[in-house]
Amino acid sequence: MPQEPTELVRDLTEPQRRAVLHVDGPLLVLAAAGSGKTRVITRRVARLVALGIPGWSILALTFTNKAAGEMRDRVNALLGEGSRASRGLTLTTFHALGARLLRKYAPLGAVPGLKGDFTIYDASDQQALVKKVLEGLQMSAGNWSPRSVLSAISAAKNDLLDAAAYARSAGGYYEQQIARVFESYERALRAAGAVDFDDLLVLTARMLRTDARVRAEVQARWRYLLIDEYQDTNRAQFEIARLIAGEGAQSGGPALPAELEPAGPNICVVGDPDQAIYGWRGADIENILDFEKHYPGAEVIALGENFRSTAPILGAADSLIRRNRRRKHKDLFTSRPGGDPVEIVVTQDEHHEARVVCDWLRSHSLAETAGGLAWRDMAVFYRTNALSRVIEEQLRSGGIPYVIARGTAFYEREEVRNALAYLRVIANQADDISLLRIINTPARGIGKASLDRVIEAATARGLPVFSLLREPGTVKDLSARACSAVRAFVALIDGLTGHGAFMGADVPASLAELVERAIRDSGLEALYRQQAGASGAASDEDRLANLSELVSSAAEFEQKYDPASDPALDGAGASTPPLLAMLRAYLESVALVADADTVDPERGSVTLMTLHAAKGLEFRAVAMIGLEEGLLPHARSLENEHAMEEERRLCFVGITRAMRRLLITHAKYRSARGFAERTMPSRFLDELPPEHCTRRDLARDGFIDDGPEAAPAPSAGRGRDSGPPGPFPPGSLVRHPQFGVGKVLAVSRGPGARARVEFREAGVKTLVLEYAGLKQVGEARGRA
DNA sequence: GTTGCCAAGTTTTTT
DNA sequence: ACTTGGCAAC
Repeated sequence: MPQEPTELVRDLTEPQRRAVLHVDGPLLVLAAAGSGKTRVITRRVARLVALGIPGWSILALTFTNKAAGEMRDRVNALLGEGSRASRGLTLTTFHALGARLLRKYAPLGAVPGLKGDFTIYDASDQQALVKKVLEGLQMSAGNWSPRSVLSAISAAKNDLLDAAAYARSAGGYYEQQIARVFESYERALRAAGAVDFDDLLVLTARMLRTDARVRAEVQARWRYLLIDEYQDTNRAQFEIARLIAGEGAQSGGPALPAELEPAGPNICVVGDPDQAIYGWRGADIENILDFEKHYPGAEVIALGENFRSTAPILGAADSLIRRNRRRKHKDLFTSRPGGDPVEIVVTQDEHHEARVVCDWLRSHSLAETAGGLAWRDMAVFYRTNALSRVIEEQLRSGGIPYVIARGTAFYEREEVRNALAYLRVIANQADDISLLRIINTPARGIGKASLDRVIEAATARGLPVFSLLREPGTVKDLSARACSAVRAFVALIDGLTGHGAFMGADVPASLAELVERAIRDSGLEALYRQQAGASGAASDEDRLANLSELVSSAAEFEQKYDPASDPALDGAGASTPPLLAMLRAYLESVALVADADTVDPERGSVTLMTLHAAKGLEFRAVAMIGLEEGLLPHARSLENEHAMEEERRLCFVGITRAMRRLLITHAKYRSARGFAERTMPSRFLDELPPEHCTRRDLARDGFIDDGPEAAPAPSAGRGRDSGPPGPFPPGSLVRHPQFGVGKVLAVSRGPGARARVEFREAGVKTLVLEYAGLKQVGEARGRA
């Protein structure tokens, strides 16, 4: 039997309890950081189920797959082992929900021009497609950077404008040109049987709006809707939520007694305006601020008490976020006294910063101190992914286990992308972008010239490239050699699919086998094996290892895959061969991984991630690096007050992830694009309360602050464990007896230390400090 | 057709 | 620094 509802609220605060006990009608939970939000939503879902509401009528939308999985685990734990009641709960992300609804309803014609077997294009696929489109329109990729074109298209989509609507609203020449690309891009996507990430939301919203039958079906099924991180929803997501929530249990009949009057849609949203950090991708904070306007009669519950962080950490967070002007003030409070101050440390450069962070992590580890922390309790946050590298190197050399939360990193590797491209062609032969990626990888005699002829023929006839490959004889001027190479390629694909039947003695029977065969039969394996053998380079060994890891991931997916819950196999899709359906589901799951999905607390490692990926997580000890003007706040936000406030919220999110200890660092010099530059401390550092922070300056380049004549400052003591630093910090000017004046690019440390110096006349040289006879000249201004 | 080298541009954050 | 695209040599 399900647990008594009273069990579910016993240990909660009053507002938490109210939120958990709410059943019907709209509910807004304003959950401050660390206020037990996850607890509240999982309890509420468990309670709905305990009340007898069937699991299949509950839809919960989270920001990442991982959050969805955790929620499922916690709900199951609350309802007791083996509870059947939670079965059928739909716990997923907006994007995965969109994919699922489109797979189910597109085959029924609910989305014009889209079939159910679509491929999901990621950013680099989109880029490749836009380049192709620009070429087709004779617009040079030089003047029209695919990047900016795509961001304009994405912004339009997030605003629910389709190509035609965008074209109508396009004002100037630039926008009109973008509109042309937009239209052509959409056509190319559909022709390739593909959707981009934005489409997963936009097409879903449009389908729900225009197709009354789909809308009715969805509304009839999901009677209870819950949305987490609502402050980060965009227009399309708002629309999807609104359309699924419907009007509530409207009777449509004669007036009912007040107590039976429908309470409105059963939509519960949870979020915190102070943690809105996705404005740049169209998220609209107004969605949460205006919730009561959109859903009249909504109950509003504020969770303010913080159960996560110590008072100094919370004090720092509060003092920072108060600086935002566009904000409804709310008090953050904790009843837990004590706690160590927030440590703010200035380091010499990013390498020094990395050492300080590693030392700090180690000093808190279980091995070092009684009552210390496990590695998995610690995390390092940074504003941009590029900052992770130096930290990684230091952690690796220091023997500290770590994982990087970058969900797509594995799937972005060249060899993995190639293997996936084969699978995508198998799953959808209209997918030109994937086809062009692998048709001559490894080289099989279909070179650029031949390919251009095939593409030309395909374009002329308005057909996918693959269909031309099936009759190479009809392609004008295609050499006999190329023809036979093309036939061999088609035979390769047909061999893997059993000519589309996915059946037969010579055809793979399982997904893992299909992936393995694709890698082997295509020659990818041989390609990397040959390279690995020839050069002996470790990276090519890695590539082979990554390919076999891909096979394992397919095998793992296969274990968990349940055809009964595959929306693509409903109704119109029922005749799809099971292996093909599984392959498509696998490719979809690969396309929709989030960075945070890779966070695995079981692995016993320090977690490295961007501040964005950190949202929703907590760690006992957190180090935040790179608190510098131009980094956090990011350079792209300096001019714009809204963007600046979002940066501040991002910093706030980082601080509030920390439960017990927080280290914030700023490097005095940091190299970007190969040049070390002097930095400025982040303005956010000035906004932290002195009474809750300790500040230490471990940088030691006194001669720069004090002029070229002054001696270097004395040793900084702590944090330098690998010998004396190079005496010339990156960025400084030096004189070499032979090469003259140059700018120091990088310095290595320890015995035999070298410096890379860019000389005005002689170019870049690497010099051993001991012998080079370099003399300090002064601080560089700009480039040498 | 294939391979390897050089030049240029390049970066925020993510589903 | 690091990738990507173009071009020349094989």
